Amino acid sequence: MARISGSNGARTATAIRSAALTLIYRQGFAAMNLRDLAAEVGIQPSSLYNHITSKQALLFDMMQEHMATLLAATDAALEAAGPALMDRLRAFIAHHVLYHMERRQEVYIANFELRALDPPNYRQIVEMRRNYEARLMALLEEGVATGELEVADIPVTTFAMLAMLTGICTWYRPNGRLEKAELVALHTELALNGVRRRAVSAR
Amino acid sequence: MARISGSNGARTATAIRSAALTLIYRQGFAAMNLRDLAAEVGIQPSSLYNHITSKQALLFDMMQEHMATLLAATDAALEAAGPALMDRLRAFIAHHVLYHMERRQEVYIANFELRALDPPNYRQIVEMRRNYEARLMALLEEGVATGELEVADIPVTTFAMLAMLTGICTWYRPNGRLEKAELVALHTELALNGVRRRAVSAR
DNA sequence: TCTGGAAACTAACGTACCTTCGTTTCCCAG
DNA sequence: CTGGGAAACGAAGGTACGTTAGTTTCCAGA
Repeated sequence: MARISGSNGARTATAIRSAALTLIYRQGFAAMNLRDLAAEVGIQPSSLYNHITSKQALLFDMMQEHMATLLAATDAALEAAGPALMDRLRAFIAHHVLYHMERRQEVYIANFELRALDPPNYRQIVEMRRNYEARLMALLEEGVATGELEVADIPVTTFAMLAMLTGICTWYRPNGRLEKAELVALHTELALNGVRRRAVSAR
Repeated sequence: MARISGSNGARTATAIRSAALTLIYRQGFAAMNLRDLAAEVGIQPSSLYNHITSKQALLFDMMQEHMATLLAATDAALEAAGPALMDRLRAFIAHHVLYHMERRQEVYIANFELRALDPPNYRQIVEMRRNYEARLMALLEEGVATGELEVADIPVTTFAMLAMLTGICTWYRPNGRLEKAELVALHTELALNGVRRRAVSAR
């Protein structure tokens, strides 16, 4: 027995990524081993190396792809929101929450397996993360400049908002009590309440 | 050479906990190995077993101790805050943020190494976590009942608030731009703005 | 139809890991 | 002063891991 009838490189590569996603999400990158991964895909451990160059490279590729997709999708959402600042801010938040529910495994890994990356890979992913955070920070800055927002400290508020919104990928489960749309709406309000300009009588 | 002059059980045990904290925080539990841990403490790997029963038990003990301390400290802070709901809510938030800055390694581990626990240990720590979350949820419920707070969905808001406030332990660094007290104040306002009853003119 | 590369297999290498064992030395209670 | 437990040591067992090597089979393009 050697190459299996009907085997297909692209399909196997996809299956590896998909299985790795589940296993890393569940156990963490360091705790995942290539034997389990291969078994999940239905091939021998050594066959993985027809599709990956190393365990480390697999993680890096997955993270990089995820971050690139997230950045592109975010920019598209911002573009579609039109010119008004509050519309763009809402779009950012809503997109972030929805994306983090629908791809919570990718997101979770990208957030919590950074330390598993080799230094050069680490630097590259962190740079992409910074780009993402910069999108929100720029929106807050703009809102403060126009007076639509009231933000005591822009960097801290950026991190706090992102932490809150990203948190959803740690506890959200499909088939939970609430629909995705409801969770998006709830989080959007919570986030905006933290930065919206308060009417004088409410302070 | 065998038992070292001046060696002391309690001191070594403490040193192990302390070194493990740093190593697990930096690399993750699965990626930390007992050889590195022993080297950090200054003893041989096998000598660790005079103080721990297994690597898994070390993690569990550390987590359990942390959660017990957190629960006790939180209750003390709530007690000291007096009877008024908003005082207790502020006290909870402020205490949470301060605690998460001062013991960010313990907190980070307790939050993100849950999956490294064996099932029975896992259940026990998750139960303690739920107790902690219940403290905040009860405060929000009380505030909604008295009308002091306006919360669209109590469980979701609880999780979102905790995610935001806990997030600080992922990016806070001593000697950063802001003092602890400033960060506490900023986060307290951000969190309260999300749940405080809005004046009519501000809605 | 034929051939080269893609994609799988089996086997194994070398290392690193957690843990156990038996021994040695030190400290302290009686 | 002395005996027993506490706390360290060195050495090694047994396993599991990432990865490489060499081989075999299938598929697609000429």
